[in-house]
Amino acid sequence: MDVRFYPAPPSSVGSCSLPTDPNCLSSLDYYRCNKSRYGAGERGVSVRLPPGASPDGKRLLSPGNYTGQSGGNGGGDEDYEIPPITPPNHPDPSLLHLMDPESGYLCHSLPHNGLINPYSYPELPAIMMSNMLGQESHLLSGQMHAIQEMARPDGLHFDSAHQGPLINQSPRILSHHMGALSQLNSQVGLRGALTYGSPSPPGSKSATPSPSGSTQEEETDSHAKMAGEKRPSSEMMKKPKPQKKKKKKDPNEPQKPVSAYALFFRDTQAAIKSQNPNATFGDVSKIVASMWDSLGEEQKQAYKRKTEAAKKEYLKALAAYRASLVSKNYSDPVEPKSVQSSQPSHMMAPKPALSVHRYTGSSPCTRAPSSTSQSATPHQMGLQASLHSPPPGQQGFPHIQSDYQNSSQSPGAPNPASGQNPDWDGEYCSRECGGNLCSSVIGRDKPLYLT
DNA sequence: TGGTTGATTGTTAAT
DNA sequence: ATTAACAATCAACCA
Repeated sequence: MDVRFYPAPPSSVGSCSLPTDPNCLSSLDYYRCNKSRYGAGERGVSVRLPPGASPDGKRLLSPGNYTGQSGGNGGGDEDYEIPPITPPNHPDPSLLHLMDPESGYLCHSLPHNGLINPYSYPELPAIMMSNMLGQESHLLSGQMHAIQEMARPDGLHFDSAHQGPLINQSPRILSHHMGALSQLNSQVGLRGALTYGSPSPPGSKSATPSPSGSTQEEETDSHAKMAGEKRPSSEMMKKPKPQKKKKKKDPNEPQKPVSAYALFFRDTQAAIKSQNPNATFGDVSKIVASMWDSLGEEQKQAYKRKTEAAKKEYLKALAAYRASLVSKNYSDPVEPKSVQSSQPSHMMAPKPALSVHRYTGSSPCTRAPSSTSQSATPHQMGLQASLHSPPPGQQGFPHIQSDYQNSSQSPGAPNPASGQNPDWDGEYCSRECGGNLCSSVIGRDKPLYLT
């Protein structure tokens, strides 16, 4: 297997597409946040582009398309302050250190439309294929660079002292990853060679919706949709929708805790996607699955403990929710609905987003708006930690570890990873409060990690 | 079966 | 008629 890194074109420096850029995290996280808010049934927060954007803009939720406005829809205090996205030519100085001068890889930048500039990659198909290989090794960040070094004996960019615990602890895992990733890489790479060679790869099809649609695009499109047309055209619509679901859940009902795997997926996919923007959901899913498969039992248990804790929280919230329903029906049997959707609610159960709050705590919804522009995301922390000098013990799946640690963990609950990582609490804490509250407690702040 | 994500498309309500 | 907002769907995988 030929795994190589291809330096990013110099011109791309600065338009960081990774979530390591605090200024870049806004759009997707914002969208995700609002998606979750849909679930919470809260109104007043628009996911759409701000006024003035093209009507098609609502389809363009890819990173970088948001301008930082929250929509101005009169949501008032529901609005978020979205930090402006760093313009391509003005890299966030705080992130320049993240650039690998040799590979240019870390801030392997894509244009904000998410497409690889074909002029920067004259031999695009081959590079994309190889890049995918490199990226997919790289995307496993800290714990995987050893794999890269195995694959690339020259081992250019990484300090071998920074091997993750999974690798340190379990060479089996390493070989397992190698095997799994080789397989995945070949799959992804093959598909990439077949389809990503198009100027409008499927992975970015949404980034440049072509109104007219060239024949090449149509061809690609047909390839992409062969596996399954998302929505059959009206004349092809033979059978009515299954109507299988949507029982119209009460938005105030606490969200069920997600499974350990889902938690892991949530934590991991962003990093994978950022390193491999063209990866489809299927690719990411496979990668996550292989990572999950290779995850140490200890880490899995940590996730499971997390879900257990979340489950407890869920049960509590559910009890409160049901109690609130009872009391609501008792006190106001006429309009239970209006009460649900707009509760000032000293009576109501805590909102799901607060009481259960997505369990990882990585959701930007839980962050104070003022901290979003300054504090790194969990993934940022993880990637930065893994790609730079991780503090001792900050190894393995740092972004993952840091993420699942950050959750609805009850104050007295055992810290799943604290035993192996003394910095855990600090990072968890600093992320949760933006470092303002906790630096005094832990004695240092995350900038230590960033530099 | 439902959960993970993001893109896309369909539907509905409002203007 | 147009547009905004929301819902549904799809992918691979796991519990």
